[in-house]
Amino acid sequence: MDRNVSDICEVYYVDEERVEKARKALSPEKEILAVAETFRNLGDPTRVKILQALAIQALCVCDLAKLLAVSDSATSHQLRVLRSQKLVRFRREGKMVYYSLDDEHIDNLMREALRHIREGEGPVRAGAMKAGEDRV
Amino acid sequence: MDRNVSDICEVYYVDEERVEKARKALSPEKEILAVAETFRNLGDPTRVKILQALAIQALCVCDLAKLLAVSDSATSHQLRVLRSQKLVRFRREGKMVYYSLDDEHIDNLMREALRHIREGEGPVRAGAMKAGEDRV
DNA sequence: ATGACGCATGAACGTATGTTCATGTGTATT
DNA sequence: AATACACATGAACATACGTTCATGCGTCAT
Repeated sequence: MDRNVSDICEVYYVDEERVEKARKALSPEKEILAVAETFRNLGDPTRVKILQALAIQALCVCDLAKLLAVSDSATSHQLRVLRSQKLVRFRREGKMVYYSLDDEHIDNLMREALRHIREGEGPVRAGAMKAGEDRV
Repeated sequence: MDRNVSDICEVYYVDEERVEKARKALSPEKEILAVAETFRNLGDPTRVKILQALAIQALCVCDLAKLLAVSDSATSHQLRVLRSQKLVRFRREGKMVYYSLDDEHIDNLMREALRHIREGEGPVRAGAMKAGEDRV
């Protein structure tokens, strides 16, 4: 059967032009992966607390363990994760190891995330979504 | 010198004062959890791509599926996650559903994360940047 | 109405993730 | 040197997560 495919392709439901435009806006795959991994590492309540605390002042592992009410080992593991993504740095002082935030972007990310979650807490913005949408 | 070492306990290696100061700096538990969940939802390469694409223009599910080279179902699931955290909103147009970013904080978070990961990557030479990488 | 299409949802599967327990490393004190 | 302490690491376990498959829901055209 000979159907004229050109007609179909022109109006193809997937808007190729739009897709291409969006594709060009994407960061290279390597960066996408790095960004996702960074966010994933931030995506744990314990680590969020660690970073909020370190935003104020440097702390050692045992301080953090006490603050978080978890074991030293668990704390150390979490710090290892944060270290691997260069989210925290550390300096040695005798037996103690003091951790602090690695750069100012970390704190910025935390603050921006707080702003985001605080937006939805009030009454739902009018027209944000169609009626009958599932709540959080 | 038989000075008893028991007075070490008073000073305890865990600096209580420092810990208390840090504890006061923490957001309430509810917010910590919300922030962590938001970051966790951002911590997936597919969802990062979706948000970068939506930062440019609204797209429907099938557009995104094509762009991401995954099934419509998988795309829909990811959008459901993003919706649950109010990271994206959507509007219905006939059969199609167009998604877009919910607020400007999302884009800010993406850009800030990009800045972060680009810091540690050795010397940022001209060769490291390619066309279409002007997102920051 | 009936079929086609875009999208949403539920269940199930494989894998990755966070925690714990036990042990190892390095440093300071005795 | 030997001990104690702060921290790091490895293995192992339970759970959570993302993907896929199959199905259901709404809307549009015939």
